[in-house]
Amino acid sequence: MLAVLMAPRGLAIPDVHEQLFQAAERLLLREDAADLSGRAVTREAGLAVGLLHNHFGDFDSFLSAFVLDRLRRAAASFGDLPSRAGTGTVAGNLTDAAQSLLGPDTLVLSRLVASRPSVLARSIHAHTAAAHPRSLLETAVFSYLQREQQLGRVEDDADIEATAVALVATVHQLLLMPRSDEQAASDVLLRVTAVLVSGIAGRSR
Amino acid sequence: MLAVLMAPRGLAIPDVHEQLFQAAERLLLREDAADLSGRAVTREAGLAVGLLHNHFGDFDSFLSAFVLDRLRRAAASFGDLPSRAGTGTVAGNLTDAAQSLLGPDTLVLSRLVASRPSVLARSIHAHTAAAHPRSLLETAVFSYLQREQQLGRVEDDADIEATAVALVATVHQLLLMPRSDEQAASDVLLRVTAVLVSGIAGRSR
Amino acid sequence: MLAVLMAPRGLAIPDVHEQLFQAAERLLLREDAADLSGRAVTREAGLAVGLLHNHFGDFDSFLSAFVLDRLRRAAASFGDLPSRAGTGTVAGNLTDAAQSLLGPDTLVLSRLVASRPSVLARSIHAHTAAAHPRSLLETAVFSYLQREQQLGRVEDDADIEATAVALVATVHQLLLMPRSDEQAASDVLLRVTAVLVSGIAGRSR
Amino acid sequence: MLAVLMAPRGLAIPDVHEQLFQAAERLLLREDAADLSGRAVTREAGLAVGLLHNHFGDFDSFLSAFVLDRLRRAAASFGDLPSRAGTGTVAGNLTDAAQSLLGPDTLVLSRLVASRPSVLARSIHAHTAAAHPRSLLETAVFSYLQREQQLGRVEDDADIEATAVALVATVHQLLLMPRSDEQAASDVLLRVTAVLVSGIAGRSR
DNA sequence: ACTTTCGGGACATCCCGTTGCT
DNA sequence: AGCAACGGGATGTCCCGAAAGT
Repeated sequence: MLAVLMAPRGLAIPDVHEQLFQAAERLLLREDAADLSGRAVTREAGLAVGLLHNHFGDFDSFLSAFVLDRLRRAAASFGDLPSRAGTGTVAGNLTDAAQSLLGPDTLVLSRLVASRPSVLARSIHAHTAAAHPRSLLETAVFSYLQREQQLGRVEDDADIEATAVALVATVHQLLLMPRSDEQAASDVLLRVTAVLVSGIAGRSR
Repeated sequence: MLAVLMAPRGLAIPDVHEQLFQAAERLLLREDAADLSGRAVTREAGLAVGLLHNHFGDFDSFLSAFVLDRLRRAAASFGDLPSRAGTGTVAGNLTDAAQSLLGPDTLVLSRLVASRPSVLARSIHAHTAAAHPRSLLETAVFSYLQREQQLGRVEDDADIEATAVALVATVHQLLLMPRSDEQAASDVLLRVTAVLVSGIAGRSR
Repeated sequence: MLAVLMAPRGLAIPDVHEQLFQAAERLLLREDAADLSGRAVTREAGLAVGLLHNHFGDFDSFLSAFVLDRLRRAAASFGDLPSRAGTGTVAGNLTDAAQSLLGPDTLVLSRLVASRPSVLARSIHAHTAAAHPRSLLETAVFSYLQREQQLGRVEDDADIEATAVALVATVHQLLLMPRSDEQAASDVLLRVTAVLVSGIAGRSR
Repeated sequence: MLAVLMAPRGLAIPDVHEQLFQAAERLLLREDAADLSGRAVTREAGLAVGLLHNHFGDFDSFLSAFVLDRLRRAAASFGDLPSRAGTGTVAGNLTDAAQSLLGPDTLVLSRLVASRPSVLARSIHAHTAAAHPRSLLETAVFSYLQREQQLGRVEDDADIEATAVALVATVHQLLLMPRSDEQAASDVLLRVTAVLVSGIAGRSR
């Protein structure tokens, strides 16, 4: 075979990790999570098969790294929720935060975790202190609500932990099982937030 | 090969469908949804590989039939919720119903659907009456809350649809991403229900 | 399952052999000989799978029986060639006989024999004195030419055996590898016969 | 499994195509064409099953490539026939050329094409230059006879096209349906050539 | 460092011959 | 006698991890 016909070799590819991550993301959005394979990822990325193993060791490790990366991203855009305590309205802040999760990042995470719990449990446990990806989001909501409680905008005896759980769960579920009407997801989320807030909000609402 | 060592042939196996379904269920509870395969199912069931294809044509059809069957079962055990309107307490009825979903049937469905959305699409397409699995449960909760509204135990202006969505979503999410402490799932569900009810319940609570 | 919904059982099906033979014939004309299977035959015939084995024991025996049957048919329409010696013209008689072979029967036989020589060698050897299906046709041509030789319409020193071989071979080959122009097959056969006859015909031609 | 027991991996195997082709050739000579499978080929070649699909994509493409390769080879050894016009004797040249086809290459091609006509169709479609395998050989004979005609060693009104068809057909048929006595094939071919030549040869024979 | 290739294994599908039920 | 079902095996295809080459 003529060398001139072959793809260049030995050339450092910039951002291999991110290229592979994005390929995996596209696949998870387009096809079933069960069909996700290392082969499919490299093919989608237009890279050589060996690359994935060179960079991540094996496919499972790739998936862990992928989940951790996307989790970090989701947490970053969600992390400033606690700092918004006292500003705007409780319902508004929660809705904004929840809406920000209705993107592909979180959907991909949900599908992956549901499809391969064992792989991700192992790797997440190994690489980070965060016990579970969901708890990361719940914790942010919980922290926020705690501050609001201190500010008196949430009743003292409100079960803010349960509220956080319900809110995050609803977001995830809306992602996993999309409604026929896409627009509706946003509306439903807004209304669920309202119901939850009405159950915990202080008299000053 | 000695005939005496071989399993009898031509003998109709009773309840092949249910045997295969239960095997799939065990696998989905024990291992990753991504690892579910036709061979794994027949191996778990202790049956010949060809059996699955003899009865269902192909693996996708098997998964479809499996989803429909388990869906029907879940709906059956959930369908009497509306008839309980006016009895007990609103929170109690909702909690009971939600708890009844915390079983293997629903867990298996959630994992499978999250891992292979296309299977769900096929199931719905094949059996339109089933509509969407989520809406089936949500509808039951909604119907129940509607009756309670008519009875005055739920406020007239309460957003009962959003409440139903949040409740079902939380159940599903608790199943998909189990907490470290299993006992906690039940407690969390109870508390989430309480929060939701506190947001919608009439003054007579 | 309700008995009334099932196909009648225990009812003797008339001409099962011929039904299966015709199904096999259709398949061999339509698809590759390598794809011929007992399953495909019964499916094409619209009969139960077990039927083939009930009647023929196994698939190989079915193929033998099929070949023998079609061979008998081809021989019947070819067998009267010797009796036509002395009538018409030599070239005309040979051409007529050759043309009669340009039908599906012979094509099917050729494909089958080429595809599974061992199976047919075994079965033919077991069931008939005819050493080889081809020789059956060659013998007819040879017998005819012998009579014409006695009648003086074919030269005494002509190699009528080689002529028979060439004629039958050409027919078979035209069947196996059809020309783009179907009409041409007939013409080519006619011209080949002419060439062969010109090489052996007596001066009285 | 011990690494030392395993065959080296990642080591490029030289001439994989030819190794697989030869394995297929051996199988077609030894067993029924209907039993030819990708696994059988790699097993016979002593290579991994995946190799065939790595190099050819799928089994049909492999067969296609195989046919084209062997066809080219047969044509190469047959192509110099026209250049022999005017030398030796017409019968001798034709016989020599025909005999050269009585080898494994042509036999294998005949069996394969008779067993799987669709493969041939695909080969032709993929490499239009190859036209039809039969016509390739027939064309060589025809060209040769044309030259002999110009040299006066073949009668001007001889049907040299039909002669070419009959000659090639006989060779193919002798290969496909071998006579009990192998030695006889050569003799029969020689005699058939003689008959054909006697029908077309010029007076100077 | 990136690419290609290899080996072995797994999966979905299909096939054959047998066996029990009707 | 005919039908449906079963068991085991084979086939085409694909995948993963490893080990070369460039």
